[in-house]
Amino acid sequence: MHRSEAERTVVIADDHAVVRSGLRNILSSLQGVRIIGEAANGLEAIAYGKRYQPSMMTLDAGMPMCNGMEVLGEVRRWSPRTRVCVVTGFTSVGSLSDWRSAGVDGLFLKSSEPAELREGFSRILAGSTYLQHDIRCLLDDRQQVVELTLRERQILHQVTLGLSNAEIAEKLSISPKTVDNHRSRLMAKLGVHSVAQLVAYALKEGLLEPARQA
Amino acid sequence: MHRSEAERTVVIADDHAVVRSGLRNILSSLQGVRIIGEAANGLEAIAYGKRYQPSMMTLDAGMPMCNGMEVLGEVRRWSPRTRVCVVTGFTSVGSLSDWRSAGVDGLFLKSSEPAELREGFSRILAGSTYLQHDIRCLLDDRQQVVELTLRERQILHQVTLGLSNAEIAEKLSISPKTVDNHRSRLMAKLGVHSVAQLVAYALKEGLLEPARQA
DNA sequence: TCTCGAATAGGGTGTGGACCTCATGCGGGA
DNA sequence: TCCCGCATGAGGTCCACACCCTATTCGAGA
Repeated sequence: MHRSEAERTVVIADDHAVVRSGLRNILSSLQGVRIIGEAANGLEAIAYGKRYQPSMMTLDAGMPMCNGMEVLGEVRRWSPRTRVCVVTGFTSVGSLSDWRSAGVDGLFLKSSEPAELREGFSRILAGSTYLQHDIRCLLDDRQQVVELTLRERQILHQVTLGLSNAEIAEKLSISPKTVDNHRSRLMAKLGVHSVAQLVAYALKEGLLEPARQA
Repeated sequence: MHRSEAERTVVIADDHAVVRSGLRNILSSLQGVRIIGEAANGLEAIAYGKRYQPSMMTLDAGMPMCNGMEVLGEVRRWSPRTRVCVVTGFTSVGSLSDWRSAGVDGLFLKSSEPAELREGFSRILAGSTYLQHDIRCLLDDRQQVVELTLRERQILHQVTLGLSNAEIAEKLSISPKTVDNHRSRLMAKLGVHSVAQLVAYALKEGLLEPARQA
């Protein structure tokens, strides 16, 4: 559990083996980095974090079993000194700012050049944080980042699952009329005028799990 | 343009640099393979195919500028001897069977183990085709692969864009009533009962572009 | 030739939901 | 203290659409 100044331990978590291979490639070119594990899903990632307390963990946003945000929470709880950096394919402003406010130490797009990833990873290992250039740009010119309340997010999620107002009402133990009201405010905020647009928006903004069923 | 028996040229096309790095890793471990280019979007991929006529091209399904399916068509046209294999993150039965019927030489999930990718790549380079194990399973137990007609696909796409029946009718120059009918048959086929479910289904099945806006 | 499915179009009915206003209770900040 | 925003709830209106029919045209295949 003790680690020397020279050696930094890293766990790579991503459900795509190809991506893990790429990250391994990039990370192993850094001085003093030793990759001690690869996790293919959220639960494995949590287990590795708990057991090995690595210096750093790279985290994919959309993993099966347990999504990235939950993994972040668990790792923070069980291994608070582990630097967590997220490597995501999603470019939606919503999810990116969610990650930032969740307090990750690094945030990268999968489209980042290896050089930038190397640069970022070594800074994070050195103790500072890193926000990838493209992401900084995206977050900067976030026109009107719509702020949704907790309830509105819940309602939105249920709507994208295809539930009717009545069903959502029952699920959340509130009146169907209240669901209707939240929904109206939601659509007004997002500037959409139909369920279809609402669902399309939610899915594009990554408020739902990415497409997978295997 | 002439290539020896021993040397096989490969172009890697993927918008994620990390994935390219991983694929480069895996491919370069194969005997006699030389990677002659990396494309970060569809147009670059087409250009590489045209110019270098590589032995093989690995293709990402969802690239910006020009999607994988279009790239496949162009590569087939300009470089018919190039073996094309698709490496996709999407696990939806619909898109996978689309790829297969489009006649790609290889089909892999990004979650494939490096060993299986190596195996598949070398078979493809040797002249045969390869369908990754997980994909074969997915396609095998495709319960009732819903067959949609061309018109139904068009309608579905417009619906996911948030257009109303009237708007779709105008766009396709048909009667709103016809749109309604197609839509009803569509929902019956897919076993859904609301716009929300319809849109969710379409997006999950990858009938729309993946989430990106950068 | 006859049949079948796809695409087109219309009739009709009932309901879900988009959008409006109004009201209450609660917690936080000025 | 007052006010504002959030969550809750309810009234009502109106249109889109989900779902039920029938019918015609056309091309493919038995």
